[in-house]
Amino acid sequence: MEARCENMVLNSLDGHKFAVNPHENGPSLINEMDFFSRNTTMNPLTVHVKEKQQDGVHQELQLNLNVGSNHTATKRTGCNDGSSHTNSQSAHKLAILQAELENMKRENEGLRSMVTQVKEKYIYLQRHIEENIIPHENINSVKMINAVKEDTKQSVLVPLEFKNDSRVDSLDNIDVKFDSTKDIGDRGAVETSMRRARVAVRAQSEASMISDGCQWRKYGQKMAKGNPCPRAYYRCTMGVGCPVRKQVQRCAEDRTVLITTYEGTHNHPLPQAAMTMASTTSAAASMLLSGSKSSSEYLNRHLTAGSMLSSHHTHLTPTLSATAPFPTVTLDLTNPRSDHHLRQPPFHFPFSTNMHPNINLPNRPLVLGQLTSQQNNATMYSDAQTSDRELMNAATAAVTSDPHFMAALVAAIGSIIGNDNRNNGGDISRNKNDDNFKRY
DNA sequence: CGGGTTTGACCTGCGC
DNA sequence: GCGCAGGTCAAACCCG
Repeated sequence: MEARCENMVLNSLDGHKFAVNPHENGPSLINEMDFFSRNTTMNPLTVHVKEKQQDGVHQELQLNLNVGSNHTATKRTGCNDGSSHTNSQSAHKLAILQAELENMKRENEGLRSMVTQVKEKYIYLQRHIEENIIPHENINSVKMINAVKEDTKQSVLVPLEFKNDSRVDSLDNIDVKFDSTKDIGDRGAVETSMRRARVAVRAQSEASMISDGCQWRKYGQKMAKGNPCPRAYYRCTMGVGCPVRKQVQRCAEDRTVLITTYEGTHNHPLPQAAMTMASTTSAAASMLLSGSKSSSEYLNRHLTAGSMLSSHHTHLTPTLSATAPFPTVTLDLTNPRSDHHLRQPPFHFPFSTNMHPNINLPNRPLVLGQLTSQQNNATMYSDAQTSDRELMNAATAAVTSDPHFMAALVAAIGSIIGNDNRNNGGDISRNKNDDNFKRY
């Protein structure tokens, strides 16, 4: 007769019991092992062993084990007799249990070590974001504000999204700090430009509108020049007086591509499904807040991470359009991955020269890759040769370095899958597809 | 009947 | 100043 440790019921740290082998009729049964009991009235480790021997006599064995000091003690209760045979059996059983205990102890140590490492990495990342990412964005905001004050004739591109963002407070503080006179005209120009910052999403869809979790009301439709497809104007109706608007238009070159352009910030609580898209617009608009170097790095990071979406036969291509009358960030969900690695990234910067020292001609459309030096090109094209693991690392780095981008990815993927669902039928202008988003 | 859509008129900014 | 294009308004209409 031997103890069958696979019959053990293990109590995990969170209180779950794992019945490894539910055999009831074995020669012996170990009822329960609670290695992680937090009951302070008990010994650090208590093992109850119940035996049912051939003669039907029950035998209980309770092991009180001190894991930390390797001390073990046995206490026999209800023992039928004191024969040496039974003692040797118990000793053998005890040895087996001790071996199992040692294994679990080592496993536990390993798990603790992993938890400690994860904690350390979390603290490191959190510190890294606090010390590097957030201050960096604030510095870029300061540069933009100063650029506004130096040249009010140039358009200023501060998205409205940040008026309600936590960083707006710091923006306002920066304004006060650097210009106590608070030039009303400049502020008006800034606010006007903020209102005009837009985020466009290109996605292939047969439906008339992509689902984004918000309620929209159509208030106009126009024929735009150079596009036989009409442009529809929508206003958010989820909140009273919500300033958010969006335009929906099919691409002239490819009628299957739907271009949705968002403008403004919601002034009301959003459902989770709508939060993803709202975060997307915020994240994309934050690119406009970044300086030239950081923007290129930001966008390149997004490109690299976006290529991870190739499994969905698509990828993110953030684009800053110079042809649009207002600064517009475009998230392109339509281009195949192979194309991405072959072509120059279509980043255009309509920004004024004082914001981007590398740009010498104001209002001239420039490909971002041209102005971000060989460094970024090298980074971009070396990415094409990196392994999947490196891509994954890059994507992870991009996500962890900017919480907005994570939301952008979620929204983009949700948008893609939402389109698929919608193509199977459904009203896209309502919240009926919210559940589709919530799954992600 | 209330809410959403349609559509022509109107407003605004910009380039010439 | 004029014309053009983008954007918005609001009355009429539609629909559940």
